[in-house]
Amino acid sequence: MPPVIRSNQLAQVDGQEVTLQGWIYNRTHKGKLVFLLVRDGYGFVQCVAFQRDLDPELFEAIVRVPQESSVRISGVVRADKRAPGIPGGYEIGITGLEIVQSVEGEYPIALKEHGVDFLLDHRHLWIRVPSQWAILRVRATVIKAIRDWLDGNGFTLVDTPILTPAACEGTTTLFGTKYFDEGMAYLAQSGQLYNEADIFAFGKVYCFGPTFRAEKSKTRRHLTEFWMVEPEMAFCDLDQLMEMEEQFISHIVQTVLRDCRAELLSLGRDLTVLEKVVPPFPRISYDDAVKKLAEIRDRTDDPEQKALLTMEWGGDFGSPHETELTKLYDKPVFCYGYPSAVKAFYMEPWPGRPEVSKSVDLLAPEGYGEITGGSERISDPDLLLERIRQHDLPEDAFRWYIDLRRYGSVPHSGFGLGVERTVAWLCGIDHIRETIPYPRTINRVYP
RNA sequence: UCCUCGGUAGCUCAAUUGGCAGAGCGACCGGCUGUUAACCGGUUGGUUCCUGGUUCGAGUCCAGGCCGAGGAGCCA
Repeated sequence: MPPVIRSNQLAQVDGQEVTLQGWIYNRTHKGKLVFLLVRDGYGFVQCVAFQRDLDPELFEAIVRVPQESSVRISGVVRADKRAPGIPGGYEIGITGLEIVQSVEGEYPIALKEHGVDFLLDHRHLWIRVPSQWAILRVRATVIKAIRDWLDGNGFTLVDTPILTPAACEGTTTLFGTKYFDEGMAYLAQSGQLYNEADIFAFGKVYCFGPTFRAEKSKTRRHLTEFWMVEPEMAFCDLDQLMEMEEQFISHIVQTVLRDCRAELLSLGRDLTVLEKVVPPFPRISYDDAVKKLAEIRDRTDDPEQKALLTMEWGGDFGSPHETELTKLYDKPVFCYGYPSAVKAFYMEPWPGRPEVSKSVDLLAPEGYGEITGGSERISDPDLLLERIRQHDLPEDAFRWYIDLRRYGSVPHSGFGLGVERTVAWLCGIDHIRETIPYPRTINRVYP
């Protein structure tokens, strides 16, 4: 058997006889000529067989091999501009075919449009198709870029618990589970409070794992289980946080452009908009954003849009507001200085303006909305205690958290980045359920 | 929780005023030497989401329910 190669390395073995191990994605029979489109996990390759070049039994086997059958194909690699595939441009002239398993019966996913519910019921098979394969390859690259950048810039990975004693922020609805004789435990919605403890031991830390929200959100931007990376830094104020974030995000985007070019192109993504994502990012204060939104609203004729954009200083932005704001820029934009009332209890107040918090969200362009949310944290123990009381949070549960401000308190900041929203933006797809291998939504836990 | 839309063949969808339930794709058979979800001919394919009602007659109208999608709120 000729040496086994990966389909994304075909250019390096042009002219050589190789073996490709994979699955039949599509077959086009033209009579005396057959095209097989083969997946091998690394890409999609066209393999071609001419009847006159092969013995009749082999040719007949190639003609008959059903979709999704597992195969070992040997043949000679050649460049051909007509060859489809990911990345494409090379094809294999078949000299041999070994069928590992021949599929019997109908394969559920046809090469045509399907409904969302049907596809999600068959998610275990859906991930084989080019679009889903490409998206999940981008996801893996995003995660690797995140870890590489943080590991290379002085951050220590410190894992935070998934089973937690209570609501971290006391806001969203959590999934609960009975925890032996200790009452209820809750699936983590954030590792942030633990991160804040960890920076006093390690300086700069991050946690990276699944988080859970039991909110009954039914939109293209929500999952009940999603992945979030949360960096946290000691001796870091809000401005330094934004500087770090733009370096970090730019690294992720440029890494994906470099390592997942074929995947992005196969998804039809416009790469020029991603190439622009380099520091610095534009920054707009909440105050100015509210003014801009009022101007946009005044210019709008659509009464429905007018109603959606209505807001006064003090409210939080909804999805329509974020979309309009991001349309003003061709890069991600920082929006900072939200009213304290709409943000979590632990955020540092703006100097001289206690009604404003040192908070910052990063909004992705093209209407993708909030991909990070962060802030400078309160460093004064008395102020923190005051806020905990104002928010009616159980003081006892936060005793350890207040301790952090009593023993060597420093200005510190951090944020959370939603992996799925980032992948959706980079891939240019409109629903985040496609950016996670097995999405969990309010009415789906299968497969 | 609220608003809007939807549920018909394995899949994607049609079905006029309430009047014989259809097409494409898939599968199967045949044809084709450059296909890109190939194309062409043939064969196969039905609990019209459920329950009740109106009617000579219901996929279609009415009531209730179930399931799904999009959006709002909340958030990443």
